[in-house]
Amino acid sequence: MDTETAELRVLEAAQSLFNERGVQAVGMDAIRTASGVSLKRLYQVFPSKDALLEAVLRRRDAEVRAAITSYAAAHATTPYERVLAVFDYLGEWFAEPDFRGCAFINAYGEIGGVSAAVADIARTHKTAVRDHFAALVAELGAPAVLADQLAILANGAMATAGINGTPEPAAQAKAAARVLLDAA
Amino acid sequence: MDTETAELRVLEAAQSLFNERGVQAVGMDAIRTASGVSLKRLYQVFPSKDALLEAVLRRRDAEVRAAITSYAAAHATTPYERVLAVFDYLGEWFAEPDFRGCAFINAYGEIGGVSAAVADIARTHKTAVRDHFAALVAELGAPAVLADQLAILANGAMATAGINGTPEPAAQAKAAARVLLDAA
DNA sequence: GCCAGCGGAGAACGCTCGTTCTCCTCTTGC
DNA sequence: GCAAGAGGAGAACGAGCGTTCTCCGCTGGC
Repeated sequence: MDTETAELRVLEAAQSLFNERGVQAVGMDAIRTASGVSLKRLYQVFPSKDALLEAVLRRRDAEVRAAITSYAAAHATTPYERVLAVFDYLGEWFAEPDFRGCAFINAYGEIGGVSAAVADIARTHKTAVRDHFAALVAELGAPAVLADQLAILANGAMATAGINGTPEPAAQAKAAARVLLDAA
Repeated sequence: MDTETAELRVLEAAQSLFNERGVQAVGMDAIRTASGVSLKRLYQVFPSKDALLEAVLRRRDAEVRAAITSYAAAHATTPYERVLAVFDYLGEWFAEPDFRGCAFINAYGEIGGVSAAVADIARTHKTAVRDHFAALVAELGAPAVLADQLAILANGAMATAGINGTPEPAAQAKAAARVLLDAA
């Protein structure tokens, strides 16, 4: 196995385990077992568990940004539709069987108080999502605060869907977003 | 020190430390030091750290429910105003210097995947907040889904304010709530 | 065929944590 | 004044974790 696939397998295994059980409840041994990558290799690629967590979060950040953009490109044309498409994307995500909330909200809650790096990555990600909305809101000529409100709806849908274990908040938030869009 | 005040001091110390650093990063020794209650007493009152965490969350649940109700009673009279008062309460909370997000969202992210009890308490709390909105929405004769949407706004404001470290999401969510109320 | 070096399995190490135990002090009832 | 018991301080214990090390087998160049 070359270094590249080892890194990928570790990132995927860690992401899955962190999502399922949280960060601190997952030992490096569990990541080694799930990834099939030896501890030696693992520490060659990621010098510490903290570094691995940061890499997982940065990768997830890029993944979510790309997914939002490409989902909108595939399902919507106007800025109005592209805003709503974000909530459709959330709905598909929430329905996945292993969905357990947003990785950044969860990581911030668990580690953000103790690791400035994790808090920064979470803030950066949430700012990026807000900015995605902001670009669409600007295209619509609506006031900028609408972008913040759409981001709040999205974050609220993630938190609510995670805790309640149902995908419905996506549709409810989408309906609310439509009301806000129509009022602006 | 009698048992009652020992219990109270432990609960307050644990709540503060859990909020600041997360649950798993706080040792029982830190709680003992912060509370001034000996480990022996501590384990007499709470048989395990898990039990202590559950007690902290249940107490916080009651505290938040009472605060929402009494804040609304003090600052609002109509159901419409009482809905918006929840977001004013959030704004005051977010501005507190040690605010670091919602205890239930954070605890769910950290422990919810591994402890059904914690996940249950978080779900119960969020359901209670939704039901608070639902009662007001029913008084207004608005469709029930509005209560879910208001709860999503509140949860989103908490998550966003925690991660970004600013209280503004409360006002932004309040403005969004007003739009939803007026549209219903 | 042989050896140098790379990689894997997993033991080892040092630390922290949850929980319990020990020992000492102080109070209290007589 | 004294025995008895409760309570506090902190050591002790066992488990688990992040990280490193050891040892062994395999591979590839000559």
